[in-house]
Amino acid sequence: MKNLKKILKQYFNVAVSVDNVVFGFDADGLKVLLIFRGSEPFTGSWALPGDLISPEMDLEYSAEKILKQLTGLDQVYMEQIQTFGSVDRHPFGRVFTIAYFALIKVENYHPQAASWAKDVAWFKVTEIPKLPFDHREILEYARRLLKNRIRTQPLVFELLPKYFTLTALQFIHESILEEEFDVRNFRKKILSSGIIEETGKLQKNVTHRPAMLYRYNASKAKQLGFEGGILQ
Amino acid sequence: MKNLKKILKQYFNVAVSVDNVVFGFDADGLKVLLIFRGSEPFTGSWALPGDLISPEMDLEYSAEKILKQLTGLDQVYMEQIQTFGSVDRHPFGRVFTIAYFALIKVENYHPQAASWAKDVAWFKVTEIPKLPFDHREILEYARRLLKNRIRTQPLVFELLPKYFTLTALQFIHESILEEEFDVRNFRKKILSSGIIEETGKLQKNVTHRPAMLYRYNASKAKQLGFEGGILQ
DNA sequence: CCAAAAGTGTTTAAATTACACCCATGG
DNA sequence: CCATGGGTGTAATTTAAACACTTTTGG
Repeated sequence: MKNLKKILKQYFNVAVSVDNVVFGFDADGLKVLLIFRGSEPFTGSWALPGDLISPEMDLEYSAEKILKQLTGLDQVYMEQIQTFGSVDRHPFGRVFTIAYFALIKVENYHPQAASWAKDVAWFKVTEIPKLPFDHREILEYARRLLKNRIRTQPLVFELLPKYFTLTALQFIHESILEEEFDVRNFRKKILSSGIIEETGKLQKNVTHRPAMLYRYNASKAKQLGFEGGILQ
Repeated sequence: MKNLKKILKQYFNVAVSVDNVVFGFDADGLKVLLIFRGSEPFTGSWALPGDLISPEMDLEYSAEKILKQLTGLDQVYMEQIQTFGSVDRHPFGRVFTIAYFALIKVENYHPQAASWAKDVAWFKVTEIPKLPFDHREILEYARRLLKNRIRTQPLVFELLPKYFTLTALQFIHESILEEEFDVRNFRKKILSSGIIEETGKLQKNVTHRPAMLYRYNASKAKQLGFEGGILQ
């Protein structure tokens, strides 16, 4: 048994981190949240909000806690996406990183840099600065995943405010899928799916005809088996 | 810098393992490959073929190597699926495990127990023995994933022999999706998709009308954008 | 000639696509 | 009254679903 422990020691000397790809959405389109690193390595560069996991903490909990510590974001939709494990991806040693994606309603949350994050900002997915580690690869992986999922899961409602217009719903689909849809057909499809409902409320303070506001009906979506999706 | 290293030390004392969910398919339906453990912990139980990763090895490479070492299987279709990281999932310490699924053509490969695996066998997915660690959870996750993917990616051809009948192709879909299809409609859909082609060959030594053998046309599938799937 | 599985077409219903104009509001 | 985006319907095409009998082989 002593012998066994000795053998095992050679394995118990790596670290594991979490990196979060936080997506948000506003009038400009799809955004990703980055932090400005105030800690080694790569101090002074923008990066995905991520950190090493303390060995005594559960994985899911770590992912949430790390995000909260660096950006203040709490209670957001998160999902594990993939683990990246190249030998040389971290200069301090062998670090496997488990990537998560998170979707947030930009209007409801106001990220604030904390801990060793010196700044935090939204970047358009088309205007991402140079990123350290393999964060670029992780980000692109997350984008592809989001694109694939969006057709078959009602994820967009995590990105939109509680009340939203059909135009916004269409725009978010078009932004993520990089594809345009016919207005009438899009509306027909969404409305006939039954997963969103009218609220009777109207947009205010707009310089044009105000749009009707809709709301996601989660219970109906579930009842209809909507992990199966919106489009397609 | 000394100080930094000291702080980091507390993180670099966990281990990472790989667990492989190897699916195969034969006349009985969908199978999973398990090994009989001849090593601590859980010596003497059937488990997913998996092992700790050596810190100096890349992740993808480790996954392949571990599978080969325990079962002899080489050059199989593998894909990372999810990482499991509960604090207490391994009795020897904090071990994150990265689950992979693999799909193999049962007829072409003959797994053989090696290293500390004392035996290896196929189990029907409906008749799985008690598994150690969180292997049951991992296996169920993999099954769900396979079920979701099979509709939108041409994965079944990794499970079928090179030449196969349309009946076999339909049966594998039905087994994985736990749903039945109309023979005529199924054939129409598959054939009109263009991703499989006739070979002119016929089944031999069967006690009924021999079926035409077909072959997957990978290049055509790719050209048609078939990461997008077979059914639906 | 029997058993066992292979193979094949048509009709109906549902879903998807293409397409152009009027409406309501603020400035 | 103008600019801006909101909102609406129909016809044509494509795709999916339902459904039953004949064929070929080995034993």
